Amino acid sequence: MNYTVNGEYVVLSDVTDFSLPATFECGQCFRWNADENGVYHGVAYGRALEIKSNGDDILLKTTELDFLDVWKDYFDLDTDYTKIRRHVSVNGHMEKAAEFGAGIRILRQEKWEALCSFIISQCNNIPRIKKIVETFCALFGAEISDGLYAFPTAEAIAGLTETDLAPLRAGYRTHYIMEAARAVVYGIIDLNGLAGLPPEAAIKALQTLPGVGLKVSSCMALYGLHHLDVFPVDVWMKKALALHFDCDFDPKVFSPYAGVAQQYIFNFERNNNGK
DNA sequence: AGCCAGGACAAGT
DNA sequence: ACTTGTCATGGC
Repeated sequence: MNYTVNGEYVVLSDVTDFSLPATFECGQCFRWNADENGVYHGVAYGRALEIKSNGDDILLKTTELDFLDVWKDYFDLDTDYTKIRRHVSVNGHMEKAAEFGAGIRILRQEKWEALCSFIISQCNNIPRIKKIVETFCALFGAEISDGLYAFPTAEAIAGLTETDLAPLRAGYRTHYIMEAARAVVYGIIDLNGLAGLPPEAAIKALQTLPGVGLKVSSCMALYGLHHLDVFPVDVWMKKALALHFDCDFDPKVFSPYAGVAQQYIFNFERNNNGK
């Protein structure tokens, strides 16, 4: 992966399989939005970014320092997703799903943000998840620049009450958010330490938190710990698996990229109604 | 209006 | 080991 610095932009000209809409709108993240010009705006690791495409180039409005420090890894630019697409295209349906999802890259999201976001996601729809997450940031995150907020730290949340979180309108998930924040701050769970564990052990540890079951912990492992072989199953995935796969299907056929395969399946099902 | 949403969990078979 | 009811809220 090569880059050049051009004025206020870092320019990627030889990166393959990087579509901004595919990556940002495939359901893995909740804080990136396109403006009327197709420029995506988002925040990660406490830094704001504008990113856009121009022909085959991707332009990031950032410094070289921040690019190397944050965004290069965030966008997983050292991973060859063209190769992964080929690897997971094990049958006709997967060929279609992977082709449709070409350009999706699995972001390396902040661990606490991934955990929190997918706690909020349970039994919820994506537009409302985005709304709750953004309100959460605006109310309790540090303001980076006017109108842009970092994801709230666990420390900032642990000292609050559930009444303080009421404006989120997150319902029964509010209690789970509070408990997760306290577990992090009190050292009951060590999110950074989880990164050194095998995926199954990390998932098991996460499930000791209230309101965190197999699905939420799997999403945290995939999007927050970048375990690309973890295969989260939600209602959309159940529908897709029932429609397009044998009943004895085993996601291990995609190993070590079952999580990426999952993203293609999920994305395809949501956008094509399974056709 | 009513069904459903990137679930988890306890209680009942 | 499976099925069911419940939880809070709003998008479509």
